[in-house]
Amino acid sequence: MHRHRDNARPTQRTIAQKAGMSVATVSRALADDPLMAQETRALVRRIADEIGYVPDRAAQRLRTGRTNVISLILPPHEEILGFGTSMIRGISNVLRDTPYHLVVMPDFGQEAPDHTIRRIVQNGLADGVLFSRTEPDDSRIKYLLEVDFPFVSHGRTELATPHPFVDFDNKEFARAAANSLIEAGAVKLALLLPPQRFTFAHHLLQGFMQVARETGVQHEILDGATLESHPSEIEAAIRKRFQEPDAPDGLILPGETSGLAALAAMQDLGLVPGRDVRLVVKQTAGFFDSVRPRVSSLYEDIAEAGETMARFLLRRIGGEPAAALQFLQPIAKSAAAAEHPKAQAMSTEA
Amino acid sequence: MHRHRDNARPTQRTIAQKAGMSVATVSRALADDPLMAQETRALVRRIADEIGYVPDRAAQRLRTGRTNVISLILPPHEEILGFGTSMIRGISNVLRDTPYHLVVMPDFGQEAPDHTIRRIVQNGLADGVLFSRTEPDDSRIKYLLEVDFPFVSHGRTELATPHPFVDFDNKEFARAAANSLIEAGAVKLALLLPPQRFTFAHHLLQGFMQVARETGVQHEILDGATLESHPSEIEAAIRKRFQEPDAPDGLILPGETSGLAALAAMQDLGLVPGRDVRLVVKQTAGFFDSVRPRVSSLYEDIAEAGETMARFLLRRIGGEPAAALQFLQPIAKSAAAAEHPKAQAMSTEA
DNA sequence: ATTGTGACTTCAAACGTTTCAAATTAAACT
DNA sequence: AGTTTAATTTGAAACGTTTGAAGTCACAAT
Repeated sequence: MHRHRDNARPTQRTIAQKAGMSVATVSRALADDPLMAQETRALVRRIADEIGYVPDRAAQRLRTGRTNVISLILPPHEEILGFGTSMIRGISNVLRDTPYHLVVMPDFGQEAPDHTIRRIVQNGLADGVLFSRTEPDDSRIKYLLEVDFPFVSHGRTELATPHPFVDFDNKEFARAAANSLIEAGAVKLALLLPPQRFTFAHHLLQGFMQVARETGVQHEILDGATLESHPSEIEAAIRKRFQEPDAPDGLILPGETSGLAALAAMQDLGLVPGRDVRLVVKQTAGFFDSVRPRVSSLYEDIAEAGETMARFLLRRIGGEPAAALQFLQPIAKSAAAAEHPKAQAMSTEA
Repeated sequence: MHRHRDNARPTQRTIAQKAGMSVATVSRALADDPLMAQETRALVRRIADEIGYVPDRAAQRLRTGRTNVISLILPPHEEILGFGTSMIRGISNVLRDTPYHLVVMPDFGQEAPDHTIRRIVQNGLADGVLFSRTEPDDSRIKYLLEVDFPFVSHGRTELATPHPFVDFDNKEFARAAANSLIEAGAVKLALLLPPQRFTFAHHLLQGFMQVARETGVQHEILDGATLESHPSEIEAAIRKRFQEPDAPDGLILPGETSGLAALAAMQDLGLVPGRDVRLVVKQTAGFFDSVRPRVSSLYEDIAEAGETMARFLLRRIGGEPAAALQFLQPIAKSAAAAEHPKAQAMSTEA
């Protein structure tokens, strides 16, 4: 019913006929094979452009085995704050003028954790894969290394074999956050952590503990909720802790949702941020700039991370060794999306 | 270098050899052709499962012309609040147990507005397409109708030919918001609108004006910023208006970012929400529940919209008439993501 | 004994590319 | 004049499916 072979898409045969040459010639010419005469190449290209030829992906894929697809695996619930969308924007920005398409595959965490990735590899659904939220002994990465399938992870592991990754410097974030709290006068720091199993929980903890050791400041890990808990749980956990004696007066929230939740908890307890307690939050979506009371924040640029990941993956597919494709992303200067016109307006008034 | 033909993926030929029959038989059996003997079908299926056969998408696509791809076009800057991610989640949820894959193509607004869609249609990159932010005389939709290519839009048009769509009932949202402000005691309402060119701007306006007419309440459209302006601009516009005489005391914000911006503006002017001025915001990401001071809000469930869009598109591809595939989504009961475990936690404590 | 019938199964071509190996042509050596 | 060499082009097969048309076979009807 919806077949669209009305005005027949032009193929290499169309070109071949028009130019009076063989299909093989056309194919080679389009590939800019240096063995072909310059004139032939030029002629073919001209005709191709003229009649709007564009290669059939299915045929190329069948013949070459390359899919020209990059797969992005999204965890089921990273909807909040547009982690996914920012990353997609970054990736697309790079893939834009390549033959690659971005296929998004959410990982409904039903089956084994590496189920989605195995499917991609075994069914040949992509030439490379991107994913996030690594664990120190990540089973997905072990598998991908084993079968030698190109990938770039967002986050590091503790595996012996080096592999491509892009990771935000969460240790440095925690250090910077802790130090700024101390500078602002806090004497007892608290940190909200992601679930233990993720590598970046350890990095945050390392940075936090390092500052504690260096300065001797009192410190603790927030109990009863993680970075991924529902805001209401985070609120509850914070409320509970701040009603107890000896409550912290400096709080590090490595995410915007948790930042809002913390602020709400404070407000509900009658504590005044900036006086009774100080907060530092990590911004990714960047909307915290219009949250009141003002809270100091540090930025992680997800879109940029996506760009780097995509670039790395293309190079990996091209055969570059893994060890050269690793990037520890520093804390960003300001709100993400610096490339976006709207963000311009912002910097002018800052 | 990265070709993975090590242990050769099983094909229909593998099955054919194992079972001592022809490839054609295998193909037909796998398709459950009723002309094939039951036993044959069963045998083939069994072997296929046994050796883990999975059809080659490229070959199928080349042969049949069907891509088994659904394309989602994302506007360049809907990163904020995860509109994109929610929609992707909804769509994937439906596509999950179909042969379809979701390919995301951001629309870098560089070329003609329907450039991306034309490319998809002309290069045969998908079997159907999804997109958002329709205009009353949407050129993309006119084109798609003309070439009879399956699609579902998020948003309506004013075109004569009926077409599949899913749209949030923004008129009803505006009515409900306005009424709730009046009930809360507001006597002068203001509304922040999206850019005029989008259909849903008109719907919001209609609902707003209708209540104004019905109740005779004073009202105005917020000037100097749109729903899509940068938060800092929205803030500035609101600050400006509320410093002037005759300022509104009821404000409708059809988005979370603008809600935060409005709140910031109020705070900065020393106005107390709930006393000096009342707000209603439209929630999509759902994080406004932890914003203080509390603000009343109404929910739009983007993930659900995505699900419906995907379902509609599949049915459209299957040949159903467009007129049957239209859905006006009502205001949601509560925060989105009702299907998500985390949201459960919330409802138990609400 | 032929013909027909039904119930299956298979042949063979096609989809649009890429690429190996071979062919063609012209120029350049012996 | 014949042979080598280089430069360019091409034939033909292959990738894994699907599908119209044709084939096979057993059995029943004439």
